[in-house]
Amino acid sequence: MASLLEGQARPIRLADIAKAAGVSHGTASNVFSRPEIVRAEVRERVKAVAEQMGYAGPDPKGRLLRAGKVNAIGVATTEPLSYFFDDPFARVMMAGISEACDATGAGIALVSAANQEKLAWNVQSALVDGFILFCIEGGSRLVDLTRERRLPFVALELGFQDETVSAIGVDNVAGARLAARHLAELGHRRFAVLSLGFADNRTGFVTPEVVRSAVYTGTRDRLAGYFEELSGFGIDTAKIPVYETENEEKSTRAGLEAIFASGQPPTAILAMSDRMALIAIDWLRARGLAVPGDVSIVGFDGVPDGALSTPPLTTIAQPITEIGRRAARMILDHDGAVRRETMGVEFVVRGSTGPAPKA
Amino acid sequence: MASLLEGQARPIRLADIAKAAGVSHGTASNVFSRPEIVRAEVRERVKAVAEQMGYAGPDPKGRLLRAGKVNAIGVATTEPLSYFFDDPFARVMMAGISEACDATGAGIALVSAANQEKLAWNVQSALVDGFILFCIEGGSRLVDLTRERRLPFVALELGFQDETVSAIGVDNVAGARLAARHLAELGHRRFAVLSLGFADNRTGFVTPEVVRSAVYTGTRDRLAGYFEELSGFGIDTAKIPVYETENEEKSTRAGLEAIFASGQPPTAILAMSDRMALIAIDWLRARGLAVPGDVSIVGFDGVPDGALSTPPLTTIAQPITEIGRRAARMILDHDGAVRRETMGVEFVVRGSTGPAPKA
DNA sequence: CATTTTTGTTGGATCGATTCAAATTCCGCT
DNA sequence: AGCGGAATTTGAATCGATCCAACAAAAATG
Repeated sequence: MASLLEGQARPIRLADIAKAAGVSHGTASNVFSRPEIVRAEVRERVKAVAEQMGYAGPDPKGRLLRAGKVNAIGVATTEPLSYFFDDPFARVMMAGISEACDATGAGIALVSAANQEKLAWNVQSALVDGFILFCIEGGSRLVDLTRERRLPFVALELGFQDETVSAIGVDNVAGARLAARHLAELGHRRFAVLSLGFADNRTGFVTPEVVRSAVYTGTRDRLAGYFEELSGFGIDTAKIPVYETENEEKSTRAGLEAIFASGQPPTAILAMSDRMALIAIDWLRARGLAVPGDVSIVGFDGVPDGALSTPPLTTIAQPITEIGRRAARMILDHDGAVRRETMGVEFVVRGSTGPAPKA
Repeated sequence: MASLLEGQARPIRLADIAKAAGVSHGTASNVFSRPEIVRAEVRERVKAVAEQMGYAGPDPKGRLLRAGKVNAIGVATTEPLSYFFDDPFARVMMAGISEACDATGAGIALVSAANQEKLAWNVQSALVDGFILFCIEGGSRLVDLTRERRLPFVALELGFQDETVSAIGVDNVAGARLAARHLAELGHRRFAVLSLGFADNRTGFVTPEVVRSAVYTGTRDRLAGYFEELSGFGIDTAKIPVYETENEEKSTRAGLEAIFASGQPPTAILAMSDRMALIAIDWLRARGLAVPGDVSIVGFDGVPDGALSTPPLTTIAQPITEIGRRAARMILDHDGAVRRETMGVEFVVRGSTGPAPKA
């Protein structure tokens, strides 16, 4: 009878092997996980039986529950999954994370979701030992969701108000000052800022009120850096248009349209991301404006694409790969402490900035 | 006493909540997984207790074992993890896979390993419902390893001898013929081939013997396609140098050196990947040879970078994203059958090919 | 030969949930 | 009050392994 059922779809379990080989499940387990402690003869017999019965090896699902550790880290974002492979910033970051994971043999699980409920479910059911959060649009919700899992997690590249969450970011103020100073020293006096989000789901010109109530303090800090430095040059920062985008094509172009609609177009653009800066370069060229002849642009991030554009982009480079590595290690050797690291930035002068045009 | 131990690190389990709320495990479980079937009053009480005790929600590790399904697909390669974020071909493929996964809410687990033992371990312990295999260097070993898991899997972009493994690839012969015909029609008569691997760990000029014993029949088919077509133009294919590389910079450059060392350099290069073709363009320019003035090049793959190079690359484009989507769906709606799909290719003429130079 | 050590093996407990048949409670109705 | 059926709740079984204390057998020691 039993033999009639053997062809069944039901996968073979370790216990089946043990019974068939006439050993206890303990021993059978040892054959696979610590073969050296079981007598050679027994070991071979069990292995033979396993082979013959078509045993797939200890099922990680079972092992997992016992071991408690998954040996994988989750990387989450509110963007669709393809974000990890499309976005240049994300890619460099992932390279750093990959490096640290490769070194310790940990895996990477990508978590994301088209819609809110799915995001929640995906975060709740991800099989990981901890999370690295890409806090872009919707970052605060992602942080809340993740916190519920009570697993270690690190937020990337944001100044999050909340000092109770671990985070790695860069010195936004210092970076922004570098960018602003460079342009001011080149003689620029009319500026515009292409800004990242201050809060979720907003775009358009930014008011002091928006800045004051910023959720993303990283954005606020960059703006503060720009303004502090420019003030030092006697520039009236209150007059500088600051347009908040979603860091993608559509809203950035809308921002440029709005900025250049005025009678006194800027000669210098401070972009809070290379992405926006690159989009701006394209937009300006299409409009017949020379970069840096008519308008100079400084980006922020230091993604590799910046070096390839024409003209190549002057930017504030974050140590993206290193941030990724550290974030991964923070999760991998988590010790329960909340850590907030601030990395330095590097100023990379390339071709998108030049002297202010003689008015 | 008990209260003294409560601050313990030990995470709270569903059973703890059940006990504290005075309900059975079953009911406690239902509160989280099917809240609608438990009486509102009880539900709220349990939720309150959970909240108050700091319960993280049902642990996916536990659920997993019971449910059996992970709801994630593993993507494996023998390259380091960063391959998924660096390599243009992989990135486009991942975008397709991501799309299918996003649509069904499945996650993606990246599997890879620096060395052989780790690869084995990672494949064996990956928590996934199935695998998509990037079969590049070392693909056959990866297939063997994966087969042992007895999970559904699909091999990508290779003609694998073994008809028992599911695979998705393109019509290599047809694609190669298109490329060869294009060049022959432009008047080219002296060719060289930059080839992908025929077997693992080989580089250098290829002999008929190597071709005959090819492990990667995809490579063999492309070569066959090139040769069939060229023969039709009365070209002696036996004289065409075929250099096998590892599809990266070093060996490709070595191949070019070797190919151009002869007295009769080719006027046309058939590259079996865009990667090699792009490297060749750089190499030729650095050598002072004009593309396509002195040498024409046709790639294979159709990665986005090809459109951006100078000159833009003429190539045989695979429907990479679509392949990724299908591969993911094959795993997601796996029905136990072995499927082998062959997709069509598209010939994309850009700027890297031109008429043969007048000798 | 008796006594310790060493080496291997056993089987129960555990990891953290879900499931389901059976038991119980609740309600409306005659 | 009594009854049937719907709505809830219970508790044991299960998922597939690993761990470990206890035991047994073999080898080394006195």
